[in-house]
Amino acid sequence: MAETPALDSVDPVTAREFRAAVLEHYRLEGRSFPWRDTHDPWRILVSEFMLQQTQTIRVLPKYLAWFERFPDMECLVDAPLADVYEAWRGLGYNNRALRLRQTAREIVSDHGGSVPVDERSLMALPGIGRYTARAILAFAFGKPGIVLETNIRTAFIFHFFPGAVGVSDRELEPVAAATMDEADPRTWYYALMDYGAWLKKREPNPGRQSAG
DNA sequence: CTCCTGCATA
DNA sequence: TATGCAGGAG
Repeated sequence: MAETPALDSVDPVTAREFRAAVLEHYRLEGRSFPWRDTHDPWRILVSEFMLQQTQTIRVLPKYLAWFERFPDMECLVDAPLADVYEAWRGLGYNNRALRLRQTAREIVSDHGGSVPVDERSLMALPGIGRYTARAILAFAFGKPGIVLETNIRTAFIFHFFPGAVGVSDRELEPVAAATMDEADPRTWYYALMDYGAWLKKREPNPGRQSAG
């Protein structure tokens, strides 16, 4: 890291005010989910696999049923593929269920059964890219990092690039860095996601741009 | 960069 | 019925 001198595209006062507003919104209207009530890295990992492709409302019952059937990582490692697909049914993208089992297997075989705590190792696992790796680090381990996801992009664009279309992640990253709550990235990103989701409900399509 | 998925929505 | 989605992979 540290090749681009991240100049402040957001001054500290603006960043602080933005943080305060988002956290206040979270306090008033923040959502509650079972995967937010745990720090268990495996549970958070499973939730992120599901949330990659499916909205929270539909993930919720599947997530709960999943852990009824596969209470821990080892249960999934040993599970027949047919059982895995059956538990996944309704979420779509069956290949990702396969990748989730493969990730469980690799965590057991290569990491002693513990979800790795570094981005590179996480990204080496099948089905885990930059977003999911950093989300796991933030939500399970409280490690700060730049996490860009659709709702978070919406929140940043709405406030810092109002009306703009096609804002790139390269442009959003300095904003993410300047506004992040290093002391509590977990709460911060929950709040930011909820705020973005809330904005989308009110004003559809404030703009999106995929990763590069 | 493009392609992929399985569902939701237009 | 066609297109959009949202993240990972190639």
